[in-house]
Amino acid sequence: MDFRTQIINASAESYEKFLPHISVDTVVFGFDQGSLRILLLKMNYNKEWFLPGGYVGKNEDTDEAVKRVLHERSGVKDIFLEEFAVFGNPQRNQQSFADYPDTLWNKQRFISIGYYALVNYTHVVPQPDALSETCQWVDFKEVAALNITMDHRSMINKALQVLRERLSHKPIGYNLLPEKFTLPELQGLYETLLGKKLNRGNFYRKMKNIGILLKLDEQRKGGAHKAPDLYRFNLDVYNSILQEGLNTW
Amino acid sequence: MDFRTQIINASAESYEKFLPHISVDTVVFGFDQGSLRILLLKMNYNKEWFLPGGYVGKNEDTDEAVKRVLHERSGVKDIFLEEFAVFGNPQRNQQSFADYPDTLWNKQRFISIGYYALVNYTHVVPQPDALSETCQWVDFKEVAALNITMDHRSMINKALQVLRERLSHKPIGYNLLPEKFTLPELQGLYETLLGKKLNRGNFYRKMKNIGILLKLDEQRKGGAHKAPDLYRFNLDVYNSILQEGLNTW
DNA sequence: TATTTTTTTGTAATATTAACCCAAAGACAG
DNA sequence: CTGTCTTTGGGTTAATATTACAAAAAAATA
Repeated sequence: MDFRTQIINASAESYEKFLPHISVDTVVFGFDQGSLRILLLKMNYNKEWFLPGGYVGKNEDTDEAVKRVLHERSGVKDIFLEEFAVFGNPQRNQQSFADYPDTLWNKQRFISIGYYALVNYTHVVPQPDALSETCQWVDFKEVAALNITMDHRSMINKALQVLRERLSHKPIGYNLLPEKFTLPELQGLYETLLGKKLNRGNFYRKMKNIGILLKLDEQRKGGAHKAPDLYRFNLDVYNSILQEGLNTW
Repeated sequence: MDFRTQIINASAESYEKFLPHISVDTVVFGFDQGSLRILLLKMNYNKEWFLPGGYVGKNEDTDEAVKRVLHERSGVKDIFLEEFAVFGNPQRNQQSFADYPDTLWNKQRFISIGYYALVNYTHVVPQPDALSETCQWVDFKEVAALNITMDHRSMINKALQVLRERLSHKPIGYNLLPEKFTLPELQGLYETLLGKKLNRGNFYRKMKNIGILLKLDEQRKGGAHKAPDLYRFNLDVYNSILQEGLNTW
C-alpha cells in the first residue's frame, strides 16, 4: 500500500475516533552521556522532521492522549509530562498536504497543544509510525541543521525555554537519570539543560541543601580517576517540592 | 425572548462560526486600592459564577479570540495575555445544560485553553453578555465563598500559581498600574500577587537594580503624609526583560 | 496662623544569611 | 608517584533582613 492510499484511509478513521481541529505535539527530552537529545520522526511524504504527536480521542483526556502517543513511539509508559504552550495560529499547518483533497483529516486547521516529556533515555525504544521512515534520538545541537516541518522548530525552542524557567521552581532529574546517579552527572544534566557551566562546589551545596538527595553507601567504580559517590532521590521530599515549588521572593 | 430560546438560537450560530470542542477561558486580573480582583460573570441559567470565555473562530488565532472576547466583556483592547494551562478532562463540563438537547453547542465536550490577562482596573467597563445577569470585579479573597461553575475555580488558582512563578522571571506592573505610580504602589502589587509582605528597603533596591524604573520629577500629592515619588517604567528595558527574562542560576 | 503630632516615605547603616569562587584534601587508575 | 577528578572547607562577595532616622505633608492642636 502506498503512502497516498495509507493516509487517505487513515483519514476516515481519524474522523471517527478523534476530536477535530485539536492535536498534541510533544518535545521528548532525553539525556545521554552529557548531551541533551530529543525524539524526532522523519516523514516519508516530504522527508521533513517532526515531533511525535497525535490527536485526542473523543472521550479521552488530553494528558492521556499524549501518553498513548508516546507509548506508541517509545514503548514507555508513565512518562513525566507537562503542557508548555498552545500553538493556535490558523496558518500554522496551511501548506501541509497541498496535493491532497481538502477533506483530508490532516489538512484541517489544527490547534496544537504543546507538551514536553522527560524520559530516561535508556528506557526508550524509538518506533516510527506507518508514515515515517525513522524515529530516533537527535542531539539537541544538531536540531538547528535539520529541515523541520511547520512550527515544530519553534515548539522545540519554546519547550526548552519553559523548561529552563521551571527549573528554578521545581526539582528535575528523577525522570531523566537512572535511579542511582552521581553528583557530576546531575550537574551535567543541569548544565546541558541550561546551556551553561555551573560552579561545582556551589552546585553540590545547593543540591544538598534542597534536601532531595540521599547519599548511598556505594560509588560508581570502573571509570578512570576517583570514584564518585552514588545518590538517589528522596522521593517524598522530591515530590512535595514538585507540588509546592521552591520559593523565590 | 427567554433564556432557553436564546441559547438554542445561539447554538446554531456557534456551529457556523466556531471550531467545535475548543473553548478559551480567561482569568482577568486587576489591581485596585491594594487589592487583587478578578472579572467574573454570573449565569442567568443556574446562578453560578464563571470566567469570561468564548470560542475560537474557524479562521481566527486563539490569542485573537481571547482578545475579542475580552474586548466584549471589558471594552478594553490591547490586553496583556498569556496562556497558562489547558483543561482537557473529558468530564469537565459534563453536567452542564443537562435539561437541554444533546445537540446543543454548549453541551459538547470542550477542551479549554486557559489564559490570564493583566489589565488596568480603571480602564475596564464590565459588560455582561446576553446570558448573564452580571459581569463584575470580585475581590480575590471573596472568590472562595462563591458558587463557581465547573472547573473554573481550579482555573483561577492555577492562573495565580503560574503568574507567581513567572513573577521571578518577568517584570510586572506595566499592565496593572497607571502610567505614573509610586514605589509603595508597586510593592503593594507584588505583595498582593504573592500573598505576603516584602521588605521595603530591599524591594526598593531590587527594583532600582533591575533598571526598569524611571524616577519622575514629581510626586503624588494630595494623600495624607509624605508625598511619594512618582515613577514610570522604562519600556525599552521593561520589554527586553520581558523577552529575555531575568536570569536565575 | 503657627506649632506640634502623626504617619508614611526614602535611604542609610548594620547584622545576618546565602551565594559564589578558589584551592586543598581525598581517592583512584595507570 | 603522577595526573585527574570528586568532595569538602575557608574566605569573599552579594543578597536579604533588621533597625534606625531624617524628610515630608496632612491633621490636630494651641
